[in-house]
Amino acid sequence: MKRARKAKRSYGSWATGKDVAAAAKVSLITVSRAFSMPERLAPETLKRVQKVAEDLGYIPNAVAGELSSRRSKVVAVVVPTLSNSNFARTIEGLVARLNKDGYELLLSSSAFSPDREAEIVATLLERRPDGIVLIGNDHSPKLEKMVTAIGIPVVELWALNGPILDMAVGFSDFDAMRSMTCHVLDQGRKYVGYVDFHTPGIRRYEERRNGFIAAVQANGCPDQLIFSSPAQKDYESGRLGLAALLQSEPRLDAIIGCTDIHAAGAIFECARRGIHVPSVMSIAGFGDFEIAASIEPALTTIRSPAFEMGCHAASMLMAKIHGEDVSAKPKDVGFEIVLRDSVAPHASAA
Amino acid sequence: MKRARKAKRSYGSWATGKDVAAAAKVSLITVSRAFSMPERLAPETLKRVQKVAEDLGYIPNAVAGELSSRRSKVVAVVVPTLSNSNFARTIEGLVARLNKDGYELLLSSSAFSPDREAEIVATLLERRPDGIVLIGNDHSPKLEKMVTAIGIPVVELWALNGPILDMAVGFSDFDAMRSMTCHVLDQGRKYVGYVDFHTPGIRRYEERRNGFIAAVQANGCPDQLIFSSPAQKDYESGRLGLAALLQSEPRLDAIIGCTDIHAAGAIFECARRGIHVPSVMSIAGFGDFEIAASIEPALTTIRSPAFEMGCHAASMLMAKIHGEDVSAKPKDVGFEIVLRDSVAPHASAA
DNA sequence: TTGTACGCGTTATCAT
DNA sequence: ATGATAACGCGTACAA
Repeated sequence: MKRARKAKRSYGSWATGKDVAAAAKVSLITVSRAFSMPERLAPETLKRVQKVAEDLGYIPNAVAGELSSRRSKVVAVVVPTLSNSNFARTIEGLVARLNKDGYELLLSSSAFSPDREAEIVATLLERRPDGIVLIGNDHSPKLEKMVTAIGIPVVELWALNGPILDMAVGFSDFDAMRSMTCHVLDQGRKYVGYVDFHTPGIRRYEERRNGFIAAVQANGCPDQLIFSSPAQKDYESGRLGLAALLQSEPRLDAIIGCTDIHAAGAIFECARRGIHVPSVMSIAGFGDFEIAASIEPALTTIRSPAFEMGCHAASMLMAKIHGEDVSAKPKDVGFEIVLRDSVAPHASAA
Repeated sequence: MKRARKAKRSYGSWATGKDVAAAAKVSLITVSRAFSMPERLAPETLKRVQKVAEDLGYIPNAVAGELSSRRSKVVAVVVPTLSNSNFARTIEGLVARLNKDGYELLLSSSAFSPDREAEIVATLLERRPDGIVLIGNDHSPKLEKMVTAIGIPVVELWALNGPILDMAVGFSDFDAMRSMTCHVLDQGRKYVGYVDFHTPGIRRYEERRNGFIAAVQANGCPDQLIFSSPAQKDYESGRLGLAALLQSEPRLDAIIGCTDIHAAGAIFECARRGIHVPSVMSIAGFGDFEIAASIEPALTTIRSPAFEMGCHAASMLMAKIHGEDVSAKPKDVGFEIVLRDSVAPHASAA
């Protein structure tokens, strides 16, 4: 006995494939094929179905399709934050590449909390994404257990060293920051300060800091000039960092920010105090954000291919999803130092 | 006759509710209830089911749930961009409020193209979201036809004037920019330039510009000092804008940016040229981005409750989705002028 | 408090 | 080139 449902609930008014099939006088499966493999229909039939679908405002129900096909064509992405970062660029790269294969993005941000990240992933997994993209490799054990148990493809971005869950794309934060620090030291700077990220325990920021420390130590320079702000505000951290470091070391002659935003904050504080950049105080950043090229003086910084990282991640996911063998070795996309105007020799040495 | 499927396709290895039911020796529906209405199960049963689910790594399949219940608990959001904007804050507000009701976000960006926006919405609709959030009210007819035909709840943000599809939350860009311009004029500025957005035809930027024009005209000041950059780079537009406006009007004594980023670019260019801000050149922004408080000099700007707009939007959606009557009148969240250091009287008048 | 039967809208499989 | 039928995994309605 068939029991009729009371009524449709708030689901808007959607035409179904069945409606289209009836109106076009074809079977349901033909409607399905008109959208998924149009080339396999007779041109006549295809045209008729398309017209009817158009007239009825038919929009295929991907939810039903997913359930049936067990492929969601969705990739879940969790980033620490979207503001003041290059993750937005990376996501654009992901989207660009993913859209080519008809995939979409389910996006969330974790506010740098591994626990929150795990929660989010758990929730996103309910939507049965075909793959997952994470930033970095600082994850909670719960998350690692989940994704490995399920065996879903995972790409970790901005992560090269440390344990990899599945696939990874990144570059060496350590090498990059060491190179930058060496460049600053090469300009004759001796008392180099470092403005660190506000959230401890994130591997890529620790690597940057260690790269800085390695470089100053190798050059016999002080390695204690590190400022770490508790604030969430990165520009403000840069300002506070300059102030604090200058107080603890009046001979301070350079500042390196763990991001361009921190460096920009330091430049602002120098402007306020009338400290000339770069001759008196040299300042370097990390990331080559848009502000780096425009700020006065233009910021010497590290550029990494953020957009390309997203593309690579997408390609690796696509490959793995389609059953290809993907190298387990993390992909190193490298970095480059962008020389601009904020780092220079001392005025007297110029 | 039952035909067995060949094998499960690439879907990872997921436990189903059936698996849990069997292992816990209850019926399938009991497993379902353990997750959706745990309070209606006997504590004993609940605990047993939960333990089994945990052991099996069971993650409910929301896709199946959506299909069955016809409620996706997903809200689709399309923004013009995520970089250099306050939309990120608005989205955080949305997420915060939405998560309270167990809703999630499906996010895409349109790069300020109404056609692209319509395409994106069409694709997102395939996932049967319960509601839609859009930025502004510059939409393609195709989009408008789609959403009204379906009758899905829609909220337009950062939009108060102009035609509303369904619901709206915003403030008056015209009033805000007129107020800001008046404030600048009140400081004795006569030759006020305006750096406009690079993408024409967006109502809220047109309103801002019109607010500027209305104010300068009412004060008998020149209304032609408007620079519009073709570039996508907002900082750079600010720099170029200052240069161009200064060339066409050497007496230029103030610049207003259509966003804080444009204003910051103008400040950078002043720094490069040795033009003092604010005494020689006063500069005002719009948006109260994080940089506004940190840049030197700190930027006088317009603050609008970006985060709260997201919350409001979410609340309105929730209400409408749950069948409540929602006022058709757009919600005005207002704005305020944030007085900082980048706008001041002329040095001689000080 | 728990269970049974059915259907959500689509695609996979097999058949013509 | 097109069709018939059976899943996909869950929630709803109703029953016990």
